Amino acid sequence: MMDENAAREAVVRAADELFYARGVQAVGMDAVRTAAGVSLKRIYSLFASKDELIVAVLHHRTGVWDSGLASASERATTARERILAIFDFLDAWFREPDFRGCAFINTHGELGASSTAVADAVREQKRTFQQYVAQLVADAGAPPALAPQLAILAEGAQTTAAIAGTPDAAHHARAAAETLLDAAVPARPAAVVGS
Amino acid sequence: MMDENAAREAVVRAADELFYARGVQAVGMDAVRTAAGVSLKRIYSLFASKDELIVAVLHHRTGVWDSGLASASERATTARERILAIFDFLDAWFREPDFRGCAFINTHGELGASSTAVADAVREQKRTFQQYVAQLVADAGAPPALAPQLAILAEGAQTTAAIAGTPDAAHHARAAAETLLDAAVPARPAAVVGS
DNA sequence: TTGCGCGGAGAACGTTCGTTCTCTACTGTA
DNA sequence: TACAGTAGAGAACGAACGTTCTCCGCGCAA
Repeated sequence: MMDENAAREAVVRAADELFYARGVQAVGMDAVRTAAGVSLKRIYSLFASKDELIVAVLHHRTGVWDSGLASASERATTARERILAIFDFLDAWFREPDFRGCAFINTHGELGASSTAVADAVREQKRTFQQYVAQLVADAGAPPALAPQLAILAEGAQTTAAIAGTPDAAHHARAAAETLLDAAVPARPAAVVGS
Repeated sequence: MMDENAAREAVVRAADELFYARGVQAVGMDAVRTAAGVSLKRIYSLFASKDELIVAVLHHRTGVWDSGLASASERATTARERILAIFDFLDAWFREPDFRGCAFINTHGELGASSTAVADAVREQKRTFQQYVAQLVADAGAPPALAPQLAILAEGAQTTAAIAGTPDAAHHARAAAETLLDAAVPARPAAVVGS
């Protein structure tokens, strides 16, 4: 039998995929059971309710997003490059065949009005991303006001790509980010990250 | 008794408010009936199904959005001012107490995966907005590539404001739009709209 | 007045879903 | 072998929902 951690992870991963592909409310716990290979009894011993599972899925997605972003910026050496790497990361994501927009935005639109736990988890993820951008902006020597502008570009690219069904928005957002960076950063070599 | 058009409008308006406030799937047809003051029998004689009502609500919202945007840009005399008026319009909207993000984005996240009619209606609305922006960009004498960048800013501001629960994003997006405009438009007086 | 058709109120129906319960099989121990 | 405990499969339960149906009252034509 699976130990508790393995069962927990199997359930969260299966629920994540199903929720993302079809929407949370369109997926029954039976479908999660089948996909995860974990009995309903066990699922309900690991999570008190579907709501709790939803929050666990959002936390799991936060980790996936953070590590994806981190690995996408690994090759970048300057803060400016790291900022632009965000949009390259988005571009690659938008091209995945099962891309269906940002799971946090989707889930917030679906359940944010009725579940404060969901709204909180989504808000927390976005706040973390904004802080990540703010750090890069500071590293680049740009004024702090640039950070929310870049974050808004990233958010807008995600919804635009999801609705249009094309990855173009990543390219447009990246071009806008470059313009904003050029306008914000004093005209001298960008600072190296961490310097 | 209400004539057909009045009943239709009462149902669509009531459904619009309820769907926007709570999410589509969280609202039963009984609640629409009560809010609209139109019997279920009548509702189903006007709309073949809830899906059809949802699409009608989205079309109604498109009209509301378009006219709101048009009246917000009435006082603007130049294309640049009209572009920035978009973000002032967003700012005013974000400050409304019952603001809960863009209904199109929310509905797409909730039902876009299962209903192509919903996905189509949402895509159509976004396409119309992008064309509106593209026209203003052309009027301003800026290169066409600026238009999708401004549209992405507007989309990102809507989701950011909805999730954060604050109207700040409108201000940030407006500032970014100004920077992009300054960088894109040749340094001479902007053309007057329609000239 | 009588009959007719339309529409309102809401009960009813069938389905789906979240959650719990029952039954059975299996594992490890004495 | 007998037994206790655990977990899986899925039936069962109660609620909610989309949709339809029934019953009743009203307005109107003759």
